Amino acid sequence: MRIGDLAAQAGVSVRSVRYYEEQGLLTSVRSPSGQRLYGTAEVERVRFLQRLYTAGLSSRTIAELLPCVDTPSLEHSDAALERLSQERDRLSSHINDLISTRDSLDALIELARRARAGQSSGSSSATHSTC
Amino acid sequence: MRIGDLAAQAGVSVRSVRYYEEQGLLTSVRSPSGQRLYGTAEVERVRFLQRLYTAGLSSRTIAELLPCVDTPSLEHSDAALERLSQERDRLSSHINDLISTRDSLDALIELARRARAGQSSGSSSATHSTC
DNA sequence: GGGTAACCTGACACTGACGTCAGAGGCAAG
DNA sequence: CTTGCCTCTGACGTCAGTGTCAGGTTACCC
Repeated sequence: MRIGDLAAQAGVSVRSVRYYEEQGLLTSVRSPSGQRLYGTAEVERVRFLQRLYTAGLSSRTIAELLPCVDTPSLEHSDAALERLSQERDRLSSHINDLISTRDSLDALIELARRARAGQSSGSSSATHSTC
Repeated sequence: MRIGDLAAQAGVSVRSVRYYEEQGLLTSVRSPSGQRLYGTAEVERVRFLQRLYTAGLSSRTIAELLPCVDTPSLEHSDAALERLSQERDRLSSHINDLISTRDSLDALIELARRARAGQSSGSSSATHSTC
């Protein structure tokens, strides 16, 4: 499987795949002519990388975690576990932040709904709003 | 209250406060000499802005929402509500993404724990790990 | 063999929320 | 009046993940 196929199946750009490899997050076998070749497992790998990115992890952090994920041996496991847990907790508290922000938005929406319901001076169709 | 106090109380940098004003997210009264002056209410405002930023909203998006938040009048409310709800939903689905990513991390952690428990060849203290 | 689509490396551009520095002015205290 | 800290504007730097372009090679189909 070549880079274009991998990118398409994982739903990312070719550029991104090269970048992941550049950052040491993804490995490829090279064809005699130098083209990158991947197995089907790499599709999941790339999807997983994407999820870590959207979770706010940086390339460097991911790079630190991945060797431990790939080979969960005794060599790695102790510090790896700590690192993983640490990132998990960071993510968890971030999730809580977002939830409370969502609550704020909900409150605002509710407020706006009431403002519209209560003080209805004109008709119910508010036109040409710039918001 | 001058900009330094506001920044300190809201827990952001002076630079950020100026940036928020530049983006139209915050207004200030100017002293005769041109210095920015704020009321105590602005502290909460800045904190709220921070929350929206960490929720992944851009300055532009926030700028579009704020006028509606500030004056929840009939003029704004219709499109404002839609915009707010839209961002709320985006945030909500993002939260779900993060939660599922957290689940993945949990699974990895569990996996690593089992790997350590099962195949314990050496002693239980894994030293000098580079992870 | 020729055309076209995909691939390679390398490098620069961009976006967004700031950091940071320069040069100038404001303001309370000694 | 001076010292020291805060503030002003304006501009450039940063970081990270990608887009994009240039110039060249490779793979596949007719």
